[in-house]
Amino acid sequence: MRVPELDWPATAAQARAEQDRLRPLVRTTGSLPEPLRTVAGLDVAYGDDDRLAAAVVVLDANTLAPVDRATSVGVAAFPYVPGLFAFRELPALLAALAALTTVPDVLVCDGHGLAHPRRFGLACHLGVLLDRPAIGIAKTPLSGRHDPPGRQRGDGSPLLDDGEQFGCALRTRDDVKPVYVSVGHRLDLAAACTLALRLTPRYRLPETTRRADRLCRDALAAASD
DNA sequence: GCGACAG
DNA sequence: ATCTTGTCGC
Repeated sequence: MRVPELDWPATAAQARAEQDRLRPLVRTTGSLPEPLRTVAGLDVAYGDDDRLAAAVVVLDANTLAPVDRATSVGVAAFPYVPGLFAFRELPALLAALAALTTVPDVLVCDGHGLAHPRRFGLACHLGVLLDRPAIGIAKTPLSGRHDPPGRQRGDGSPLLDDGEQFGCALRTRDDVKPVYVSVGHRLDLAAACTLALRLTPRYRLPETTRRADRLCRDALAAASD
């Protein structure tokens, strides 16, 4: 798929300014495309000295069978700074997306969307740059507070910041630690949670990120020798 | 000022 | 993220 090429910030201050510039472009409404055909999962694996490999897998939304995939290897574009995570992984992810032969209906990121200190996590950033529906599903919270959700799959508890909900701690398996779902772009939170549950028929983490995780690890290992 | 802090 | 053994449970 076609991806934009952009100049990259050199400092944390520039990166935050870029987030502030793009944040107003986020759209927090929208339901899942009808019909929903494909869903993409994205992830990055790290090696020595900032070497990294990014992977995108595209799954059939109904069967969760893989229909397309792409990887890219390179060097981290930014140090890891909580809240500026996107600047580290985005260039590699965009390179992988550019190698895709299909255009997925929704992008699922391994990280947060609106559940971010400045309301502009990786899923928002990617969604806005590509102007595609996107959501974030993270393994741990970054900002905000929440009560523990009920213990059953499907139970959720709002992620709150100043009494405002900007995400959901969602239980994807009975009696298993919740994941943190938030809107990236062009979808509402209900759609994001519905999709998260569709992607977790068996494990805590969505099939999209599980597949992408394996693929980027393999790509990193293959790039080593 | 002191912790907390996606991956 | 990544470095890592054993161990509990289906």
